[in-house]
Parts: sequence; C-alpha cells; structure tokens
Amino acid sequence: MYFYSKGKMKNKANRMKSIRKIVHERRISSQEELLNLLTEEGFNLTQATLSRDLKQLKIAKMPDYEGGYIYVLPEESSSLSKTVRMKSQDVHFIQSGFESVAFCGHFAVIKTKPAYAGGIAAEIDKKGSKVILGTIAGDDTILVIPKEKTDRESLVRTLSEIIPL
Amino acid sequence: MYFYSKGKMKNKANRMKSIRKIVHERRISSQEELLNLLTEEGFNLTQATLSRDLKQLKIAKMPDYEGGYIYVLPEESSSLSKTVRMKSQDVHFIQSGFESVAFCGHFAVIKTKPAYAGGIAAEIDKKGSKVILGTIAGDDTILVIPKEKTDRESLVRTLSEIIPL
DNA sequence: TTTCCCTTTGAATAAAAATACAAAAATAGG
DNA sequence: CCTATTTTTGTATTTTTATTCAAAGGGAAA
Repeated sequence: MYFYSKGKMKNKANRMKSIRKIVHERRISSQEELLNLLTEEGFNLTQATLSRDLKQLKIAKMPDYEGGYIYVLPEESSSLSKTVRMKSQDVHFIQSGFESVAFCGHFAVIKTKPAYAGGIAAEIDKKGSKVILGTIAGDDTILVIPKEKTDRESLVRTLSEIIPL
Repeated sequence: MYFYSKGKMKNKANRMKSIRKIVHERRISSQEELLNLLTEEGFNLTQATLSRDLKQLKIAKMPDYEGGYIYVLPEESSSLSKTVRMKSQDVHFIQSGFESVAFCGHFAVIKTKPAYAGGIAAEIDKKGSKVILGTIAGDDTILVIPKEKTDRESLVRTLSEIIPL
C-alpha cells in the first residue's frame, strides 16, 4: 500500500486547489498565463507539470464568446453561456403581462407573457410619446423603436410611465 | 445586407453540421482524427479550417476518464461524466418552412413559407436563449433580435443550429 | 539500512492546435 | 455586368499543449 505523506502531497494538493480556484475565478486562456499566476503565488513548477495537473483535474480549454479561449472546470463547462447571460442588461420589472425589457442597440425589446404583447404595444402606441417612433408586437415580444436621438435612459423613463412598475 | 439562403453556404454549413454530428457520435481526440473522418465523408479542408470551425462551434477538447482527451459539444461539455447515460440531446431541426435569413444591422430577418413564421419563431425562442433576446413573428417573416454583444457570426451559428440554413 | 516500487517532476521534444497572411470565392449594391 | 466589400480558405508558421525519458525522492517492508 502506498501512502501519500503530508509533506509530500502538500505541494501538489495545494497546487491543485489553487489551480481550480484560479480557473474558477479568472479568465485563463493559456497554460502559460496560469503558470505565471501560480508562480506568483509561490508555486514552483513547469508547463509540463501544469499540463498534467490540468489533465488530472479535467480542466478543459474551450472557445469563449469573445473570440478567444478559456479554461473551464468540468462542473461549469457550460458556464460560458452563463457569462453571456449575466452580461445581458436585463432590467426586470414586475407587472401583469409584462416580463422584462432589454436593449439591443438603441431599440428596446419588451418580453411579455404569452399573448400580452399586442395589448401592451397598443398601450405604448396610444400614449404616443415623443420619444417612441413605434412598436412591433409579436405574441410575447415587443420591439420598441425610439426616435433618433433618444437615449436609453429617457426611453426607460418613458416606458416606465406607460407600463406600471 | 448580407444574405444567406438555403442553396448558398452549403459547403460550410454542411461541414459544420457534419462536425457536430461526428463529435456528438464518436470519440474524437484530435483534429487530425476528425479531419480524416471529414475527408472520408467527402469534405475537402485542412486542419487550419477545422480549427476555425471548432472555434466557431465552441467545441472544446477536454480530458476524458480514460486518460486521454475528447472533443465535446458545448451543450454536453459537462456531460462527460454522463458518458454512460449519454442522452442524445439531439438538435431539433425544423425541416421545412424556412426560406432565407438576412441581416439588417444587428437584426436578423427570417423569411418563411406562409404561416410558418410563428412556429419557427417559437422554436428559436425555445433554443436560442443564449444569444437571442427575442423574436417577433408575422405570418411569413420573423424578426430576430439578438442580445447586445452578439455578433452576426454567433447569431448565424445559433440560428443554424435551429434551422438548417 | 537496503531494496523495490511507486509517484512526481523537469528538460527536451513531439504533437497538436491556433493564427498571420495572402489569395480566392462569394455577395451586396450599383 | 462590374466593383467594393466581406467571407472563406490554405500554406506556412507560431504558439500552445502533451508526452517521452530520465532522474529524484518517498514509503514499505525485510
């Protein structure tokens, strides 16, 4: 039976933990980058060892949504989508029918409960604000087209006057 | 306005589909291996192109549980552990109705056969949450509104996973 | 201790993957 | 049709990652 003594394993185990931690917290895109961070933390190792560590830890390198690559832990390997999701600037209101409003360029997109879009869009159209050019409604989505020089802030303000918060 | 229609983009789109299919079905552990399979299927490309395709498809190479490496689709990247119960989460393609997709600024406009828009839009809403803010469907036209930071490339990719472009 | 495994590691290297650059193909918009 | 622009691709190369090989060191047990 082979044992791992405290002294012996300390380095490797700690290193492994640090690797997981760093990969979890930061956007690492190459072993070299990670290697530098580990060195800064006082670990002493080479790329070869790091490669082996990553293999043991099942840490993968996957394409990210910014055109680069990122290392991900096995449990969170789908966390890239999370990243993207978190980045979306959704403002969440609460109202009957109304679900959320988000922006794409200078357009606002309102999500509603199914079938509510038409009604709410009509409401917006009726209030015919000076900042809103028009709306296009589907079943549960409304595209709000603002007038040219309207900024996001005034659009939200206007919308919030039409749609009860 | 850039226009992708059914007939065009055939080579790349088909290749992408094949890549996804192969990666999903087999244990690929290097680009060279995959390249050979693609060549057998009649595709004509080099490792450079394959590398770019894999990047676009967000296919990652991760350590497997047999001491090697395996390429995995983004949706299944955490499912390596589930290799055994691998449920084939097949991409649900819509077989007909689709006519074309075009772009106008950030937005994509999908033309469909009459009356198909609603159904396809629903499909897109269901599957495209990562990059798509919402859709607005008429009778034969769908406006696809992407999330803010989404580039055309990711949007096309997402759409092509839902609809056979 | 000595011997035998086993594990870990680094240096060097091989293997694999990503990209710069240029050219070719495709497409929008006259 | 023609032109400008964008996209796709291959070649050659760089960059990155994996592994080979040898060596060092620890634990176990005689």
